[in-house]
Amino acid sequence: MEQVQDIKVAVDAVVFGYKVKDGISILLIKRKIDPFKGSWALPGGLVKNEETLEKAIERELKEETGVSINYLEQLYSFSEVERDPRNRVISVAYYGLIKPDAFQLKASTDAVDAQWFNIKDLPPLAFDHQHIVELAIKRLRGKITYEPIGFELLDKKFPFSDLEKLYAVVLDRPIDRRNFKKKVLKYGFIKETDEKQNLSGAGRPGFLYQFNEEKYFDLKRKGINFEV
Amino acid sequence: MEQVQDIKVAVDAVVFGYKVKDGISILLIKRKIDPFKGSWALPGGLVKNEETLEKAIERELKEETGVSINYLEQLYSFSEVERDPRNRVISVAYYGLIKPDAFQLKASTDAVDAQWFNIKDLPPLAFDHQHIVELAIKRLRGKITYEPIGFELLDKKFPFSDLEKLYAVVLDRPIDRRNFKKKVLKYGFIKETDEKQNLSGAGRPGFLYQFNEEKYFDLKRKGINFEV
DNA sequence: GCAAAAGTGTTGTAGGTACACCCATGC
DNA sequence: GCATGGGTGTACCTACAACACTTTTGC
Repeated sequence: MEQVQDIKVAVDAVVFGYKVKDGISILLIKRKIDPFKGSWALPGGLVKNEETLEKAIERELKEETGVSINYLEQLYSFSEVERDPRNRVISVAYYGLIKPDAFQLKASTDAVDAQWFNIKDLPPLAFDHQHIVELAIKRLRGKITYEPIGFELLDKKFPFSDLEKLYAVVLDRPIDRRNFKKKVLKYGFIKETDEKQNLSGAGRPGFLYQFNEEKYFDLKRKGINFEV
Repeated sequence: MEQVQDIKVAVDAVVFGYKVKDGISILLIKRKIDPFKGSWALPGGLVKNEETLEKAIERELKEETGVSINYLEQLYSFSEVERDPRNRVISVAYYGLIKPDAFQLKASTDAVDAQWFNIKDLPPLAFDHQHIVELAIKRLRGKITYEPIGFELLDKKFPFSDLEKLYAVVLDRPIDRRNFKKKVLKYGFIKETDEKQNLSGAGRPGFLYQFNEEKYFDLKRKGINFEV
């Protein structure tokens, strides 16, 4: 006789944000109920009967943080029996990229506290969320070598150094400015505009660039070999 | 008021087998109950309350086909609301590689019919399994470019051409024997033995090779760039 | 001797890596 | 004039791609 299955399905989101000055951060919420009440955790929650995982993660993210994101990529499904101390819960994790200041976090106004944390300075996380975050970072680092990134993270027009700094901070190592530029321009997924950066502090102002969206998404599909 | 969640969790396995003569096949079972009674489908089933997804997929595979496999890799989680016509079922798909003749399929003796099908000649599949299989093949093709494969698919000792044919059939295009050999030997994950192939038909017998397991798994972890 | 499969080397080319000095601007 | 960040070119070298003839064996 088969026992009735009693497993719940949840989704969790690792949302990466990028600011040129601060580097990569992740969006976390402060739990207001047990278990792990008061701990920081990834936004997420139970999937409803009539929605896909993708719909669920977008809904939860919106509800808990105010962030709308139209493309989250599936990361992995986590199923350790004891990962939630109360019920059996399997969680499907997603990850995505946004510009942190494109959204006003609900943090300030709502009951749930939501906040960006630099990935080099994360608080202790609830459940196995630490593990999920580590995997997401690893995946992001991998992704960068076979797909262009940046479109979702940079301003519409940006100085070349912003892109360069993005790669450096994701890969967590310095990159050679000249070789990087050569390679990026050869792929042609960004193009120079005739505008100049308006200065913020010292230094020679550079030209602004923008993504060639068509080529960018084309290369995302086809894949590139990008070891900078 | 929250509705109670009523979603079931299943696992499905895409098991790839390789024979030098036949190429790549997938292990399928014939369903003996509705829905899709009589159709071919991926082996799999519902996860039990006290097991992880990994345990579940290994158990189901064993039960339904007689195949034991100690390493299956998670592929993707599928959650379309209507993917199972009766209940809401989310399925986590796994994939793995084995030598088809390492196991006697239960097909012949048991009620469930299990059989290998060449990936170029698959029958219509139940549920969204066609879709799952396509994704698995795509993943396998991708995997081959950043990891060595073959250890799980070839005999302990094998002529060099077996490995070459494996790559050719997975990539579905001819590869240059000389360049391929150069590259493989440079990575050093296989080594020549002093034994010679004992002949099966015509042709000059070649030396046998075997995997250098240490280097092989090391390269699997570290990643390689293998565009042959 | 002929069919089948294995073994092997060279050359050209493209791309990657390493590397340092000058320029425009704000203060 | 100095600090800050932007812009740019070359030389070496490695790695990949293309390519064909000879050898060993069975029949």
